Amino acid sequence: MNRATRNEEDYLKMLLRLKMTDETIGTNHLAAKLNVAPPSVTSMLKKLKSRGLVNYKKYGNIGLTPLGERIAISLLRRHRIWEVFLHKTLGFDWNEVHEIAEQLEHVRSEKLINNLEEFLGFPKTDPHGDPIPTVDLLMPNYEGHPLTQSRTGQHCRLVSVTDDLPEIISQLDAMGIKLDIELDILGPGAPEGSIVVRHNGRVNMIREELAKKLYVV
Amino acid sequence: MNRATRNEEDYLKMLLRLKMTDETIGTNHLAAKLNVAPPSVTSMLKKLKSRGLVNYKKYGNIGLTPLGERIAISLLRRHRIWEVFLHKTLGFDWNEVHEIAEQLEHVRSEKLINNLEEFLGFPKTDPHGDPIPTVDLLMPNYEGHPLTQSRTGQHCRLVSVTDDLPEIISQLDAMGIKLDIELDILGPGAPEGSIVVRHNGRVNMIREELAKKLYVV
DNA sequence: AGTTCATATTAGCAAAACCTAATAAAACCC
DNA sequence: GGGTTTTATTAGGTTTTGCTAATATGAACT
Repeated sequence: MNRATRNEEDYLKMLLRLKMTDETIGTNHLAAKLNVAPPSVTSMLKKLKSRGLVNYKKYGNIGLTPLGERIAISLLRRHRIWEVFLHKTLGFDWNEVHEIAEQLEHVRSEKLINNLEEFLGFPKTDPHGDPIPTVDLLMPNYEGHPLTQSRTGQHCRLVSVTDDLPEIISQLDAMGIKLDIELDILGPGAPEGSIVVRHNGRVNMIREELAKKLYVV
Repeated sequence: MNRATRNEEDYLKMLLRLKMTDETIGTNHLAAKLNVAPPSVTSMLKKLKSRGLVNYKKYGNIGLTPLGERIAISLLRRHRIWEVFLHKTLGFDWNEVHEIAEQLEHVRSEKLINNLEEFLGFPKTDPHGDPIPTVDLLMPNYEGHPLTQSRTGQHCRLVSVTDDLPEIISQLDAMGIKLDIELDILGPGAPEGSIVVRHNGRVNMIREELAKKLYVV
């Protein structure tokens, strides 16, 4: 029972991400997300199945086995701890941390990540407010609820952004939206599903796709 | 002119290491050091030559081009800065740092390594006393000279160990030898080339191979 | 100089990931 | 419910890096 390959790890992590955000998990979608052609996904899924890391049947549903999920959560843990390090200790901006953490998360050493976590003072969330899985690999719940579930007139505070891709984060930066800001929900907006919010006097329209990723309390 | 692959990088770094320690640079030797079969080395050398990173001719000498050397020095820089981080910041022992740094050194981000260097206070040497190449990739000289060049009766201080493989470091630990200890050179020892030294009242015999790697002043 | 020995290279093959083009299955739709 | 479209899979290659077994080269020794 060898350790998973770097690439295998990437597939597992993506499966977990899609599962958590309730996105469709299809071969093509997975391929697009991983910047890979669909047949590559099919063959990797076969391999992962033979290793007992995913549940999969031809033309059927795709899901992580408990073991596969453990590996994926472990990656998420490493990813987020490194992000905290990059942001807090080395002064990287919250939209720069993702790409580097993608590389750092594959470094194999339990002791490394645990010592780093301790050095950072056991942070609870990464720079985007996403919770850090504990050393026993329990997946913590997100605080709050997505912006899409808020009602007009409510006043809330942004606690996390469930995605750390630079293009997503840049959109938020462009609107002046950061963690912990206070928002007034003015109501639904023009393209179906959008939400109009006000913060610090500025009014912005947030597309549904993005709003789903903003968790508020 | 693409960036070098992780594997290409490993070959380049090993070539630099062998060159610096004046070890023979032959296909077989290189293969042994890299835990790889000799034919793999031959084909990699061809590839590196075609990329302009090594000078190489069939059955001939092997050497780095200036470009290849720059890449190798850059790796050495990253490796040693990470070693300082692991040792000083995360509390790893000096014989644990090498393996993890081998992985961390391949992470691609100029800013990462420069910010890390700054965070560490621009250290001059790694935990084994080896000098850290500067940001403009000049290879600094070692302080002092190898123990093999000391004469009987001299009193000196260990300033660096030009190798960080755990098996080498463990040998030193077993003899109670650390950086900055003071040594009395008692004279040549039993197997031709060995050197007998005393430190803190303990007397140890150091094989020639190891003595070449200990730099003293 | 010729033979032997160590060292290096070619030949041919394998495993991981990936690709494009062609096919099969499932989903949708009127 | 049969035809069309979307989605997924097979077929057949490619690249990178490695391997073993067989061969060629250079060095070393009498």
